Amino acid sequence: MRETGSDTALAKARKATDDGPAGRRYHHGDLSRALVAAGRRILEAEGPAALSLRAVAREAGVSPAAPYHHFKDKSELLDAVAQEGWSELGVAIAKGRAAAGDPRTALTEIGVAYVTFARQNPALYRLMYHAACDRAMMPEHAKEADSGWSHVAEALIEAGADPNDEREMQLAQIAAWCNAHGVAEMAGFREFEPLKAALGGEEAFVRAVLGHVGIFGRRTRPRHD
Amino acid sequence: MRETGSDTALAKARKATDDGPAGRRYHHGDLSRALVAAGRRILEAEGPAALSLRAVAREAGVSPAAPYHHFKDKSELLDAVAQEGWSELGVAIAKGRAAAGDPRTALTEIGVAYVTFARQNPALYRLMYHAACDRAMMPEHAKEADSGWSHVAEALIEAGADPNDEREMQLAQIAAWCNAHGVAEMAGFREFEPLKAALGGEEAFVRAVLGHVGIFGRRTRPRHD
DNA sequence: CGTCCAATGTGGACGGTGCTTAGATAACGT
DNA sequence: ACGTTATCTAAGCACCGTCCACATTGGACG
Repeated sequence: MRETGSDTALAKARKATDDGPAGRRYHHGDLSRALVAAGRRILEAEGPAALSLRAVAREAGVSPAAPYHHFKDKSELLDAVAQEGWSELGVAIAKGRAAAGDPRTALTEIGVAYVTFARQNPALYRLMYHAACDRAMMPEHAKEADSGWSHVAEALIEAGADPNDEREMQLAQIAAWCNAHGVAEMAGFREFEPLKAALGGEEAFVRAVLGHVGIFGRRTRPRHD
Repeated sequence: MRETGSDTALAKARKATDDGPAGRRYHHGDLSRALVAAGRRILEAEGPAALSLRAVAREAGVSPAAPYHHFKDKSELLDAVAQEGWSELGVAIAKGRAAAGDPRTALTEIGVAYVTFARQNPALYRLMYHAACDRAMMPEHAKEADSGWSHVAEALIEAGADPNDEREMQLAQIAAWCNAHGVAEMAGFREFEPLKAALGGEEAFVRAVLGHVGIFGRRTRPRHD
């Protein structure tokens, strides 16, 4: 159940695509994916308030009870949408890090990539964070290798942090993440518009705010007392 | 309407208090306040999911439609609860700042007070922040004198920031706020439990994370290039 | 190839929700 | 004392999340 990547599911999906748009069959073929996609479309287009299970089912062209064969809960569907978001955030962070030639600026670029993603997908980001906070845990995806979290660790080491000092490493990671999250959620406040304009746009603003924090900016190595 | 502090309202409230608990009268006397208080009780006791308008009305011993004579919307009621929270946060920050003898540590203490409040009232803090983000604005209370926001500014100046450099002042304020917010929302993650324990409790953990950020900690003056 | 089964989808129902409208009640000013 | 106005109730609408019994289907297996 919900092995959305299995061969049979793919075969079904292919069949479904072969039908004309009016060719509604009883079985959808790949409802799981379709529901997640529909949820995300609604989230972006109509906001989180409109993101009801029934609306998602409607958008997928299916009865309101159908989703319960693929997700135990509404929240489980939302979790799936959130996971997609975290996965994309990881990609964005990796790109940001790769784009920084100098390892010293890698952390800054990671922070900018993080905030940029959040600002470009505000509703999705909120959902992502909401899901993580509700279970008081980092999102599953953040723990995997090649996730945003591990990119931060690697960038810290490349920038000169001592990989053996586990405590400092963790603190630096957490501090960086906390700060990026804070900026991501507050960068949209209208009160900051004049400052953004004065600095030459939102990205410059984000860089300036992040740069005010020791971990980002050019003074990268954590201070040991 | 909704001049909850007026003399007449107080008089009504007094009368209402005179009745025995069973003395339900047609007019409540001070419904606005009672609704906000009920909302907060429900929020703390049963979580945000249980915070429905009808539940609030029930808790206040009134019909489901009654709140609409005092608040245009459910969200307006929630805003009132949130404002109460912001006001208390301001007090907590003022206390934290006052508790710091040395002006150099004032900013740290403000940050700790902020995060402590958020961690002690997690549901309320979420609601507060949600309300602010929804309108993409700082909460009303944050703009008043003696608010948390102005305390940060004053503490920055006392710690040596140049009050004439408006841009740097703003950036430092924003950076401090973003970071405190980030820590406030992520300090509860279970993944950090071992680190918290190793550092000797949550407050020590919060201080350590905040201390990893240039603005907090001992190196308080913003660097000018 | 036929048959059965498990997976998947439907329709309908239940209680709960935000919100509106019409009408009852009480407090206040004149 | 009386009418005005603020406040509260009752009833109802549309929508929501969720569950149930039942219909339909595709695939496994004989």
